[in-house]
Amino acid sequence: MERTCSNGSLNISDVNKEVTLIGWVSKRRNLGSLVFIDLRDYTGITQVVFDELMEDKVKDVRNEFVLQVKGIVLERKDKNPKLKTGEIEVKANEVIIINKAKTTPMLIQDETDALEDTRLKYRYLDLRRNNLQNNLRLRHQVCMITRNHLSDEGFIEVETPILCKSTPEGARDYLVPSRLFKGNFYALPQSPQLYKQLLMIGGVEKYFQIARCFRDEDLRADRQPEFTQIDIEMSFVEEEDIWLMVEGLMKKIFKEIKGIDLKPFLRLPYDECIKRFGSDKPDLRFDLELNDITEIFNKTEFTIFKNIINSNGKINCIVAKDQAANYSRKDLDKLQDFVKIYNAKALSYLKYNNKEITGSIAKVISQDEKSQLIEKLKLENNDLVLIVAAEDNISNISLGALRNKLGHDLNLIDKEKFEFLWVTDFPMFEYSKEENRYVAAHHPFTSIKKEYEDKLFSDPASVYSRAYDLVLNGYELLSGSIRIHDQELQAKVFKAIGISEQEAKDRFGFFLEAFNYGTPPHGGVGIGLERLIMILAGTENIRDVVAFPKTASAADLMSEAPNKVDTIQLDELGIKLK
RNA sequence: GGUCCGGUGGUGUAGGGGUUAACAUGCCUCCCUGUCACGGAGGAGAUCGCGGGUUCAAAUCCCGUCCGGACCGCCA
Repeated sequence: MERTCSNGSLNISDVNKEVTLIGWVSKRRNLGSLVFIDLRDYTGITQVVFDELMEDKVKDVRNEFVLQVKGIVLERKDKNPKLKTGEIEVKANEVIIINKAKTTPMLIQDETDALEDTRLKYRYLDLRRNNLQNNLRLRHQVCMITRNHLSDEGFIEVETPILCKSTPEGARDYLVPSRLFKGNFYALPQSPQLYKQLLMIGGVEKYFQIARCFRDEDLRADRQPEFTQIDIEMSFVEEEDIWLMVEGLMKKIFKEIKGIDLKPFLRLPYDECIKRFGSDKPDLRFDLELNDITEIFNKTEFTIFKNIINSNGKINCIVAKDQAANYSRKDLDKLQDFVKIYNAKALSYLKYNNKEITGSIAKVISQDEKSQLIEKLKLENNDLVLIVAAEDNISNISLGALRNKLGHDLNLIDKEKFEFLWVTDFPMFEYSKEENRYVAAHHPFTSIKKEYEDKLFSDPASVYSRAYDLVLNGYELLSGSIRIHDQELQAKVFKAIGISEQEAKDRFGFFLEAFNYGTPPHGGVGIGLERLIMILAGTENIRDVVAFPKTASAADLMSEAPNKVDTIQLDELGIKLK
């Protein structure tokens, strides 16, 4: 179709040119025998004027009609500084109504009035809005930069299967029934983990893939049932090689998208993250670190604290500087309700004013304990101390969550900042109360730190792995590890998590067999593409960066998937519903 | 699996035992030659998610259910 320029491109230098525009009617302003139409495409908006000779031709035109307009670019008398093309307008002398549109169920403008369920049902209309358009284009840009950068670095993109073998260790699989093997199922990949390791055994050495992954687990604001990973794997590498490779990629992306030169990323071991921030994905855009004050209460008379210390619990606190007067009893009750979500039984607080400590536990702790607190926490006038005493790591985790809340509530977060952090030295195993056994904290193909090899069976909880996460602004941006490349160690790890030789063979036999033929040491990462785009786009909602997202219950409101299927279809698959 | 919030004209909200169900915006008709969130006049449009119950009376209270959202568990 004829179209000489886009709707966002014209400016004062185009005056007197004859142009042909195509676009959607964003807004129509009818002044009688003079009509203005804002014509929109993804590049922007151009105002088109229809005078008394033309007005009649657009009298039936409504919002979201598709028009083709031929006209002359004129300089405006009254310019509109809010519009990129606000210095000019196009005076129409020909118009074709290419298509009509019903009244849309939502306003198509930057700040739509519609709630998310309406937006999802009419996603194709929602996508016409600027911010979603921009997010899609941002996502495309990041993918292009990634592909070009990794290709330049010698990586090749390899597609791996979507129909896979189900290996239920970790997240629930989405299952696909097989027609030819009745009663058998494929699984959609939770990640291309096994295949990318097999590519290393296959001699690919440097692999990447912008890979769709599927997990049948409950959703969150930053989790969708299907999502995309920038999946990378390299042979003959150690942690340092992978970290530098990732930093190179991130530097490129942030330079090209944001014009920012990133500094080398910070690194912190997992244990230190939990201790200082109460989280394995701390947001480093603000301080507000946790303080371990367990020792101060070692000889306390306060029974609750004493009992917690006796059962190996911890007492931690956060100091909110100069905030004591801003938090009423009611506010503090709300904070207590908040930490209870994370299994803390209570939130104690102290306020420091005129060299005196008051607050919920002020009467039950000793003068000496108060003095020690003032000294250790370097308390100043009007400081608020928030304390959680609890067993296991509940004190750290609940205060970590509170730290994020306060960072947000007290406006401590600089939205322009991008704080990267490598979290290293993860525990290899964690104990699953449900399954009554140790499970791999990362995945069972993660290598362990050499010095802990003899503790695999005697003290699994103390074994650290060669896994690492990259955290950005409090989001887990990627996860990765150096993998096991030695079949003996692999066998030991399976044994440590209670997977028998037979079971391992049934589930991963093909994979373990491959390890017998000269496996290169290898490792890699999976970068959460959506989370990266969310952060770059400045949104906290993953649906904003996915073209056709699902709801929190994994439904597609537009297509109404999932849906019931025909008995004929089920019969073919040999499936009978209960 | 659990906790919390929400569901009222097309859209977004108000109303929380008796209302003519209110407001904004959108929509329709008419008027208008410099608007750009155009303006002006008029109009249509809602059995208040669904099913029970309490009551003389339910959008409003109770129970259940469905849907949307946030979070905990879960997410190797």
